[in-house]
Amino acid sequence: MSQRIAQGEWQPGGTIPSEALLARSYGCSRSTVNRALQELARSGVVLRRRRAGTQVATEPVHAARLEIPLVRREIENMGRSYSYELLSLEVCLPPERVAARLAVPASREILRVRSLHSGDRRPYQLEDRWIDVQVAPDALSQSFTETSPNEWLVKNCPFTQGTLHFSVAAATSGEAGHLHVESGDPIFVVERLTWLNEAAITLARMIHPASHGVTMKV
Amino acid sequence: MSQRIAQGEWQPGGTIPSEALLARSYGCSRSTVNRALQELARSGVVLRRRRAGTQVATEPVHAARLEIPLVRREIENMGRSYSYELLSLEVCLPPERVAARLAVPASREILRVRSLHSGDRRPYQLEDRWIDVQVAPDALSQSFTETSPNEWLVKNCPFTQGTLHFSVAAATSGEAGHLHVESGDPIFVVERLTWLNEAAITLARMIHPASHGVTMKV
DNA sequence: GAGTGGTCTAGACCACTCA
DNA sequence: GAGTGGTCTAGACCACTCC
Repeated sequence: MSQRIAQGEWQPGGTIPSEALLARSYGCSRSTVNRALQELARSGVVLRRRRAGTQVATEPVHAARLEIPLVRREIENMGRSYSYELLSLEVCLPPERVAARLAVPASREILRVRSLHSGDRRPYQLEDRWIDVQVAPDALSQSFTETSPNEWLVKNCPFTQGTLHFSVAAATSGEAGHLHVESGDPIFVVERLTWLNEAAITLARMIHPASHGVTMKV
Repeated sequence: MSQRIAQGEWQPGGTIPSEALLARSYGCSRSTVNRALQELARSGVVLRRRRAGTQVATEPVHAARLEIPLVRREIENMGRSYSYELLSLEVCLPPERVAARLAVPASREILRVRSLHSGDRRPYQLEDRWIDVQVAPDALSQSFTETSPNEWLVKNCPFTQGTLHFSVAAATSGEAGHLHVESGDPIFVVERLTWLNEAAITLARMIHPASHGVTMKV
């Protein structure tokens, strides 16, 4: 309905009519106008403030959306057959960097799980994950030999917020071996941090060969 | 309100009560329940189908959100001073790969703009952009010496959909020179394709030094 | 104080889809 | 056919913020 608004009918920076006026001129109810304008506000086309009204954004901040399936599904959706291998599992003291990201004392023992996800037997993702067993105690009873930590956590640990960070690095020799690339080759790094309210559940560093990419819709 | 729903009150795969029942048990109106459940559905916690009801997702597909400001704002938000340099501007026939991505005949002339965005004089992003001037004819009258194509497009070309693709590559010698890295070093690649209805407006390849990353909220 | 958007209620009709 | 969610209307009250 209000797509025309953004395409020039009103000037960037200008204030558009109030919900009540729009409702009358479009011949619909205020709720409908409200929903439409809230959608535009969420997509960054428009800024809304009480009393000040609704303004067309001068610098629209667009937002992109990324769907995050299970690694297994990601691979299966590419038409490849999924396989999973547990590399190591231990309870140990985290290095400083990890303790800091999880916001736990460095003296707390954390579960560390390293594993490899492959498609058609070719390495797809190397996962190095830390799980705070004080927040997710059930993780201790898992062997992670058949089900990956990724899959177990998604299905068993609801979370309230999380962050995802993409970056680039050069493969270390250990990483290169697992991913079947050369040491020093560029790799795609995904770091995932997940929280349940105020407590961090898990921190994962997941790396891919350079052929990997991530596509989002805007 | 319905946050408890996802935290175990109902089993994954199970069907939860209908909107009407929930409204009565929570003592609120059906519209309110509807809005709450639609939010849960958008975030992947719940699946909804008419007649079939609302089910708790067994494999929640979470969605992450990324805000995309102007490159200039990105740099300024880091507390660095922004500078911009136009490297080249020409109208030419696109290579096959570009024509295919833009879905235009290879015989159509396209505007190509190469530019560099820096923060505190250190290279931040090298931008190689193709603009279809049949879709955005005003672009032809721009010199792009002061305002970057990124900024001009965001402020002047509304679009209906777009994609964003992140990947990794090794810097070519030309790229390495502009970004002040070594040839072969890993670089962070962002490819952006933007559409106005059925016509592609612009395709951009934007590369960053390896220190760069992208953070999203889940 | 007055006007804006945020959010709720109560009620309605429809589209879909399962039995 | 019946029950579900999708979406709309009309009206209300409130929080905020500018004047």
